[in-house]
Formats: sequence, C-alpha cells, structure tokens
Amino acid sequence: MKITYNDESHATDMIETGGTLDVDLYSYFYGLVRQIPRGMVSTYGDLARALGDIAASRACGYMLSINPDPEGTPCYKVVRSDGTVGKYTHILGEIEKIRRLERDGVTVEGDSVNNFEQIRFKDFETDFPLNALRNEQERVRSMVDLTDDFDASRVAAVDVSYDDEYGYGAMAIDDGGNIEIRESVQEVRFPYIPGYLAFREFKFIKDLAGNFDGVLLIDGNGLLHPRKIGLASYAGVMLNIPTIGVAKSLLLGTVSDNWVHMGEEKVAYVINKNTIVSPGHKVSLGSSVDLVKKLSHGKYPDILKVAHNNTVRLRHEKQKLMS
DNA sequence: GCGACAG
DNA sequence: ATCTTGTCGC
Ligand SMILES: [Mg+2]
Repeated sequence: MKITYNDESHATDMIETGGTLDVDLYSYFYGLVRQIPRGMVSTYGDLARALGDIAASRACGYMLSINPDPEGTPCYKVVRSDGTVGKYTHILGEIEKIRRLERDGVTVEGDSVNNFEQIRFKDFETDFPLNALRNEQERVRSMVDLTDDFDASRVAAVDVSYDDEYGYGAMAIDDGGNIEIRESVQEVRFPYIPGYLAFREFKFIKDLAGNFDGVLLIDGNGLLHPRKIGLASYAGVMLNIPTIGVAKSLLLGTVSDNWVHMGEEKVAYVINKNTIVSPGHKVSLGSSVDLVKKLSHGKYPDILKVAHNNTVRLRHEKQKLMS
C-alpha cells in the first residue's frame, strides 16, 4: 500500500501538522483484480477480505462499476459469492460478462459459474490495506477527548457530494446570522466503506476547516462507530478542533428512549429519524445533544442543509462545465 | 426472503 | 453517496 503523508513528519506529529493519510484504494483494488488468473474467478467478498475487511464488499462492486480500463483490469472475473455471475456494465450487460468468462474457459450454466469452488482464486498477494487503516483509527481514537472545550458562538458545518471521479466539499460558517461558504473540489480515490468514511472525506474537512475555531458539525458519526472513531472524531483530533457528528441514519447500536447504546455505553442521541447526534472531539455527548437540539428545532440542522445544498450546487456547476 | 452498514 | 456489479444474518 502506498501511504503518503503531506509532509515529512512522523505520524505522531500529524496533529500539529495536519498531515493526511491519503490511500489510493482504487489502484490497489484494481491490482488485486489483475491477479486473478485466466480461467479463474473471484468474488466481491473475497476481494474485500483481500483489502482487509468484508465490509468493503459493496465498495468492490462499486469500484468495478467505474473500472477505467476493462481490457487491462478484468472485472468480468468477479462474481457473486453464491456463484451467480452478477452484473456487468456493458451494452450487452451480463451476456458480455459470460462471453468473456467462456473465452477464458469458464463455463456458465443458467446464471451460475460451473465448478465455482474449484476455480475460485484465493491466493491474493496483499498486505490488507484496510488493516493498516484500522490501526490508524485506533491510534487516533486514543487521542479523542470528549471533555467540553469549545466556543459555540461560531458554528459551522461540512458535507461532501460526489461523482465517480471527484468530491465536492462545502463548509457553511454561521458567524451570527451571516453565512460564509467555503468550497473544496478534489479527486477521490477511496470508496465509501462503512466504518472507513474518514479515509474518503477527511481530506475535504482538512482543506475546509483547517483553521476554524468554533464548533464544527460533520455529516456523519463521531463516537457512534464500530471502533468509536467516526469521521467527526477523527477530524476533530487531526485538526484539534471541537466537532460533533450529525448522521442521517443509524450506522449501528440499539436505541432506547432516543439514546443510542453500544453495549452498555451511551454513544449517541436520536433527535429524529434523520438526525442522530454523536460527540466528535472536545464536546461531551450531553453538550453535543444540547447544542444540536438548539440548532435543529427538532429537524435536521439548517447549517448542515446549507452546506449540503452547496455541495450539490458545486457538483452540478462542474458537470455543466464538462458537458 | 428481507433488512442491514454513516456517506 | 448516486441512478448504485454485495454479502451476511435474522
Ligand atoms: Mg454527506
């Protein structure tokens, strides 16, 4: 895996420097797909495991769907875990996928591959890049501090929308009635994987909120995360700013009396079915709930909506420019 | 067979 | 997240 920092500093200096982990998972994944020998197949799940986490299975399907080089990177060799052929982006659809498989000597009966288990390639050469990213999350999690240390006189929100190549980030800063918009458009080489959102979106937050000093609302979770280090907490630690996660759906956990629990621990609060609050960094769970309740009037907070609308506007402007 | 797993 | 090639467990 190619892990690059945006400076020469040691990892533990990343808080001071704002250094960013920038993993090109697309290229790594296409490299795995190219390892599948002629006459063999793999599955979305096996490729996800070769990346380091079965949670990436759907992301594998997504990355194949945007495969820029169908001749060099044989996405037709990737089938479903039950042996059925699955989808293929082509005028002929899965007919073309079957044609390419049979050209390799893989026979298909009905919509399933024959001798599936025998031709299922599993010997990927990989160093499981997602394992390293989980380690990075553990490292940052140890620096999360949910003690109140914020100034709520300035509140801002960030969000990002996407096309297949770029992310369109926007930050809305409420400076007491006046709203300032900042924008950041960047290439994206990391897919959405549940539990790994930070490795797709953090670079936008870093670019937009690098020297912000109020409370930052982030579209996603903080403490409410499989490893207790969602995007909002990750960004808060990396940028050393107070953050709160506001998600539009529940990632995990059990809800009772509007409180979200992971095991015995209270990790988030459900304001409504589209507004789930969890602390990010430098803000306690209770203060996060109080502040977002005050901003939201029981609905999804306006400032987040403004940020989101601007990401959509940006994307449409860019796409209009391209056409 | 249906729902889940931020975006 | 967008017009979206999954997989697992209940
Ligand atoms: Mg978003």
